[in-house]
Amino acid sequence: MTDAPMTIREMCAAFDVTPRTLRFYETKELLTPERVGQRRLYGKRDRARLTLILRGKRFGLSLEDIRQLLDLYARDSVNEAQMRRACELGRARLAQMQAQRAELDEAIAELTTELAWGEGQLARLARAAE
Amino acid sequence: MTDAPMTIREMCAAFDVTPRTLRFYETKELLTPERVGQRRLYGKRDRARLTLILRGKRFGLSLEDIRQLLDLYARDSVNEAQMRRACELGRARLAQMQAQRAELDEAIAELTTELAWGEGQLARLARAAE
DNA sequence: AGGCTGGTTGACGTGCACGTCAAGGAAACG
DNA sequence: CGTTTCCTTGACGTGCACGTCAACCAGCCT
Repeated sequence: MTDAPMTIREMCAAFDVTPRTLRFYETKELLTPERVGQRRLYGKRDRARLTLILRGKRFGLSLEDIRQLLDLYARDSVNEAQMRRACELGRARLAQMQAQRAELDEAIAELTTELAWGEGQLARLARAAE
Repeated sequence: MTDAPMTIREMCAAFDVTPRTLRFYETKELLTPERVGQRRLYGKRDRARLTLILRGKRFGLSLEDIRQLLDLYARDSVNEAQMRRACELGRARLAQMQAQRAELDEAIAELTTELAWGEGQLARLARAAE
């Protein structure tokens, strides 16, 4: 069952993070696992959120940035003002991501060029060594 | 002349960073401005490097990561082993960037979907309010 | 000479994202 | 029953990327 709740250890293994990290995210209200007695149980929702959190981090977003974005995905924004705000934030972030994508493309192109030059040099050195 | 050296203030204005940042990058050997007396003068090379540094940061790279990459762009790697190492690093980073690009595309698609849903909800609320 | 502006080197402080113990609870095992 | 194992909550420590402040030149202006 992919929707069976997971213990903290299973989460750590599945997502390659430490228990400390998961508890830390909880204090920052990024995750809200159920409790059985004192122990945490992470359900489908929290696993989806953690996926988004880790991806956000790879893009260089701060945890606070991510928290704001998660509100948009939460789709439980009760009142309209809150939802309007989440949408605005989402649009801004989307624009930013598209800009980042353009930059990333440029960086990839440049690095490819440099790499071709570098490997050309290596090839030249190899020939000269004979 | 676009290749005229710039003072630290001009650099700060041009790249929107603080003097502290530029001096900090220098201690980390990311920048190596000339000196006129005690004052720093940033030439074409350092400006190009700073552009790459700031872009790297937007991708979530650490300054140490960036320093390694800059070595590849430096193209003054004197010995072969060093250059071979730089190329390997570059290839690894390139693969990582391409993976990040794929992830970014996915994130953009998801966010677009969520946003459409959110704005649809807002529109529905607006109609219901009439 | 005095003062202002702008730059310089330390040294220490700060916010973020955790890491690393310490002390204790609860459940499971022999 | 005790012990082991896993989890819990603080509390303090750490590395990175700077911010902030102090004290000190070096020109330039008047």
